[in-house]
Amino acid sequence: MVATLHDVALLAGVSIKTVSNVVNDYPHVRPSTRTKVEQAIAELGYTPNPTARSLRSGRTNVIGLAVPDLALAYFAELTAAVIAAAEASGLSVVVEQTGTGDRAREISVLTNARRKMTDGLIFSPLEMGPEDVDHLDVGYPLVLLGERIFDGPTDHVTMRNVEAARAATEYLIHSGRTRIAVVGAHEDEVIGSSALRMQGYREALAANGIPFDPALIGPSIEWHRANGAHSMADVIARGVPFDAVFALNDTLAFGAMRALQEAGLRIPDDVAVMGFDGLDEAQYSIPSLTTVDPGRDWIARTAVDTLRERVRIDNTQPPTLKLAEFTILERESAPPA
Amino acid sequence: MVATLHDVALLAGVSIKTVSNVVNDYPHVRPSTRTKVEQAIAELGYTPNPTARSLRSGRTNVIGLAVPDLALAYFAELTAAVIAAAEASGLSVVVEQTGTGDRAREISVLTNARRKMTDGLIFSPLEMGPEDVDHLDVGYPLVLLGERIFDGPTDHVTMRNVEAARAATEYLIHSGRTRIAVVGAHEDEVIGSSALRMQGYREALAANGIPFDPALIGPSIEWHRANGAHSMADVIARGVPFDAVFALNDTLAFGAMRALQEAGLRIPDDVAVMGFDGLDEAQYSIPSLTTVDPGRDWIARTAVDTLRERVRIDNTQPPTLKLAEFTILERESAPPA
DNA sequence: ATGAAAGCGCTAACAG
DNA sequence: CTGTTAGCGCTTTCAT
Repeated sequence: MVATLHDVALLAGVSIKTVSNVVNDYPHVRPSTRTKVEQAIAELGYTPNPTARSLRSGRTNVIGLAVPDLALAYFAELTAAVIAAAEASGLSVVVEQTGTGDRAREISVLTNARRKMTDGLIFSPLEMGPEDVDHLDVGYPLVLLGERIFDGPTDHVTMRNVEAARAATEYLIHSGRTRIAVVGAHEDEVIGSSALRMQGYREALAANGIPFDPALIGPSIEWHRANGAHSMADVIARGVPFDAVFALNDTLAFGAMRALQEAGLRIPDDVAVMGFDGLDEAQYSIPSLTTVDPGRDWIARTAVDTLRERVRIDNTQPPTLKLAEFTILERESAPPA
Repeated sequence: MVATLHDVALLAGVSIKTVSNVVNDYPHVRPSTRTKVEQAIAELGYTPNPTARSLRSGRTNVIGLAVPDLALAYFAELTAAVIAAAEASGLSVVVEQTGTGDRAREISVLTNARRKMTDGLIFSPLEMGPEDVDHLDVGYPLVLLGERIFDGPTDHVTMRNVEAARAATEYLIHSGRTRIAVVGAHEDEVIGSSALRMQGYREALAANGIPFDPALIGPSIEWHRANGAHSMADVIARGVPFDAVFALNDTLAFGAMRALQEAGLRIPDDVAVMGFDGLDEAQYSIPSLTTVDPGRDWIARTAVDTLRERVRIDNTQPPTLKLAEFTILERESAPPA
């Protein structure tokens, strides 16, 4: 019922190989032949069967993307960007969710049945750590995202967390703020986003001769909006003066702004607020949120391109680490100096 | 290098057909044979090649999901739910984004190349309308979501917009509010979420003898957070008294709460706020948002199950319309009576 | 209950 | 520049 290469070849009066050559833009085809074939293709409404193509070629043109949960805004937007980048390369994306707080599930995504139907995987874990590095030694192209594991056996695309957090903090300092609270800190954690962003914060303070004050640090393991509010409220309750807040992500910042407002503090007059992630929604909050775009779109594009290279060329090059450039999006919650 | 059915058959000393029978849980296999084969499978670490399976069987066990944009919270959470439901059925999901405000792109997703590699499509358009109903007459299993097109040629799974909006409004009325503003209205629109939810709102007023007051209606085409704030600010600026707000979705409600707060109005003491969508984030706002869960998870599960039926059984039954039950999630922004 | 053989639609070698 | 052939790994008749 649906046309095949064979049908086209018959109608065009050529061999099936010639049709294949036309379809795949093989250069050495006589123009007249090409036209003839293209007419037959149009007449029959032929489109290649991707399954047959995959079986024969060993490639599916489908990639996997594994993220914790699409209900987390950052991962939703990252996924949106990966899908857009993949589509631009003619790839389809099968999205998988590993859940939050489930290390075993993250590890299992590396070897589940879907790996046999994708050419490669872009993987953003939130629970695995350096001790799991061996699990990344899989037999297919894998691009790692995030800041849980460095120096693994695979390509790694991520953001400049320390530098970006330092720049964000210095942005606040340069706009005249000296007492900068933090919201969302993971105490005693040494790997992951929180630890790296805290390091950038401390570097900025040190470089500008501002003492680090533990009373300004609001902890929170989870990074929902309510956590931002509570973490901020904690700092406020301590009664220490502060004139700015660095929220370790935008969702926390939304909550922190709510808590500040509740406490009668004006943004940015009394307290400037800086977020991190560059979420779309950050431009629509009131006041709009000054935040760090860590280069999400670049990360998505680069992850897709890196994966494509590994799929196309053979997968024997040494692993690479690619770091996105960041941008501070200057908005109302923290005006520039 | 990677084991095939053939390898397993050789090792187990049976034919390839028998191995296939074991792998596919075909019932009539002698227990001793089954054991032998299973051992061989384990020894070789055999897993079926999904591409070959698809080529032969004509099914891929992959479904498509087309939504406007994952950066819109409702669609991110819907996608999360669809992926979870599909996984529970052993299906993979290829996610596609049609963008916002691009009717042609929505139409094109129905016929693009990906349709040849999926068993069916779950499709949630935002721009297509009743005039596009013929485009839905595709040759593969298609499940329509949303409220742009009714009475089309395909299965349709959606929410009870009118009833849910009416119940939400009556919830406010029963808690003692009589001057209920609306945020996010699409003026003069007759199809789509806004029109249906407005209808529910008007029905609730009428049923309770409350006159409809146009001065309470805040219009907004887009439904970002800032729109909710502006739409709310419009109503406030008119100087008409009101004691509740029905935001036509949760994102608008977040913005509306911000505008209320800015105007010095307390939630819920001065003004109760009701949202719509049941977003995860609605439980983390401050105050937490009372909202209508329109049955998002049920919609996702039902869409997947409906699609599976169409794929499994032949696709000749008349189209069905399936409507989710809704729930009002009682939180701080609008306490119950 | 199991085996033999055909072939899904395509691409890759190799001829010519 | 184009045709022939083989076969990717599996499921599906059809036999037995």
